[in-house]
Amino acid sequence: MPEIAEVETVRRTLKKQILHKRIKDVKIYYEKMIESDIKTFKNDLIGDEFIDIKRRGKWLIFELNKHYLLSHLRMEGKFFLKNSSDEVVKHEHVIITFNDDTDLRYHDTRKFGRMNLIKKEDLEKTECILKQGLEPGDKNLTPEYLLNKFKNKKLPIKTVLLDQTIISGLGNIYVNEVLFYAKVNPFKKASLVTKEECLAIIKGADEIIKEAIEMGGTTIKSYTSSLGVTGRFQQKLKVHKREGEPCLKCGAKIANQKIGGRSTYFCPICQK
DNA sequence: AGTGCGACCCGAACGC
DNA sequence: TGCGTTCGGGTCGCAC
Repeated sequence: MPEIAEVETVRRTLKKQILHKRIKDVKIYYEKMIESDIKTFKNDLIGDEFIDIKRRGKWLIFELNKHYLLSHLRMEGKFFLKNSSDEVVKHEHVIITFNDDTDLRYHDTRKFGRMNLIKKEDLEKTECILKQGLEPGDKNLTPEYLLNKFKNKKLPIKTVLLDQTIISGLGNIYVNEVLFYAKVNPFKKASLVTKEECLAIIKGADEIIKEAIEMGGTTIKSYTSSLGVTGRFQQKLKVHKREGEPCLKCGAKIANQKIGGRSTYFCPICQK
């Protein structure tokens, strides 16, 4: 499940391996994952090259000479580098072949990921990019910014932190971890969250994501073959998936309740 | 406008 | 053993 840390790791890893190789062919085995016109998608990629890879929230932005290829991994999307002669395996939906007979292959068990090819000048008006809120670590992400965004929200803070238009990049796992770090009850209405709690949320998001990126960077070895790319950051999780286990701060049993249909793990004592 | 929820997917985990 | 059922993840789109 790629969270932002894995998206960032993928970005850094691929950047070392695919830049400036001419694209020779593009094959699409699952058309629904391409949001733009399929024919144009292929035609515009073939003959071009990737010159940089950027990221905005959980979106990967592959820069070409005249276009950007936007890619969202959702839950299970992965990129692999393989030789063009390698057999195409199940769940490989998009294959980009370079002129040195290597492939960039997009693999997605659940077919939730999406790709979109846009003209460069359209990046800032592309909705999925436009809508992204501030990234953890951005100096503009202040308690005042959050208080302003939260003030009319009756929804639980848990739900609001998953809203990518406010803070971009937090998924279910990190929101659970961030709220534990900040000692905030996930059911608390966002409009009631205090300035001090906002500060703790900002600090927690920054620290947790930074650490996860470091772990991801040391864990993901290769995209050429094996699917085993699980990050070591899982060992660092303090509440997520720890239902019934003792809280690492107070020893109380970690609870798991649904909020907005999503599993929410928290310590009922530390997060009153 | 803000909110709630099903749909999209399919493998793993679970219940019988 | 082998069925059927439930769950999980992020995001969108529709209904209220």
